[in-house]
Amino acid sequence: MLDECKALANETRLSILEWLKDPATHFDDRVGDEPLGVCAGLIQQRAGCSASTVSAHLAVLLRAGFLQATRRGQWTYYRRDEARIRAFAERVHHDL
Amino acid sequence: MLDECKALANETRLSILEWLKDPATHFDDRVGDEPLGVCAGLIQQRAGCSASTVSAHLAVLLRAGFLQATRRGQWTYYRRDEARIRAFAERVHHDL
DNA sequence: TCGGCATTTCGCTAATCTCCGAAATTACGT
DNA sequence: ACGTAATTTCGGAGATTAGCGAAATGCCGA
Repeated sequence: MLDECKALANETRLSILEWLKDPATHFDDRVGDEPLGVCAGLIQQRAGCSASTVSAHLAVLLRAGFLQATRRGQWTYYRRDEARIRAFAERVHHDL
Repeated sequence: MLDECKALANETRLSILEWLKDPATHFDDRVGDEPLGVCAGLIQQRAGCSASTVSAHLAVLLRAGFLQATRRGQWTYYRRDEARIRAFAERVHHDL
């Protein structure tokens, strides 16, 4: 619970989770039908901060369990882990 | 959403919210039937940190909307704002 | 009115977080 | 094998947060 809340306690990270709910509308290129998710570079571009900063944010969300990542060649694709996000929401509802 | 998550991103504050779910079992004295809540002093005692630190934590939870406070004489009683906590849980469920 | 108690506010230090650029890593194409 | 591109890791600067004790505030009883 603590780690999850810490992961959500940042504007940029909240935005990333939001964008990944519907990649088609939030990322210029047509990546909406990409089941693997969105690659780090596009997220960085959208977030408007450095690659290293975005990488750190993605790592936090990953460790908290909100994201899944797939390395495909030189790209790493990120997508929401809907099951674990829902599980967290349930936990907030029952434990908080 | 951001402010709420920031408020929850701290061990002590999460504990305080937990304790206030059932004051009778978490605070020695018989304050379980006190509708006004638990006074700051008891919370400080339970948290094991200084009065000023606990006061700051309570202020954060109050500003985030998770607590309500009532000043009664020289004591300030704190209790959970269940409606707003539930509303936050709903928002997590729908927006996250 | 005065002294004492509960709480908050004020300064300050230590720890944590955020962000960056440089360097390292990994993969691709030639 | 070499050069380039995507991403991560490293090291450090600046901002935010957590914690404390001292001082201030508000309230009560003598």
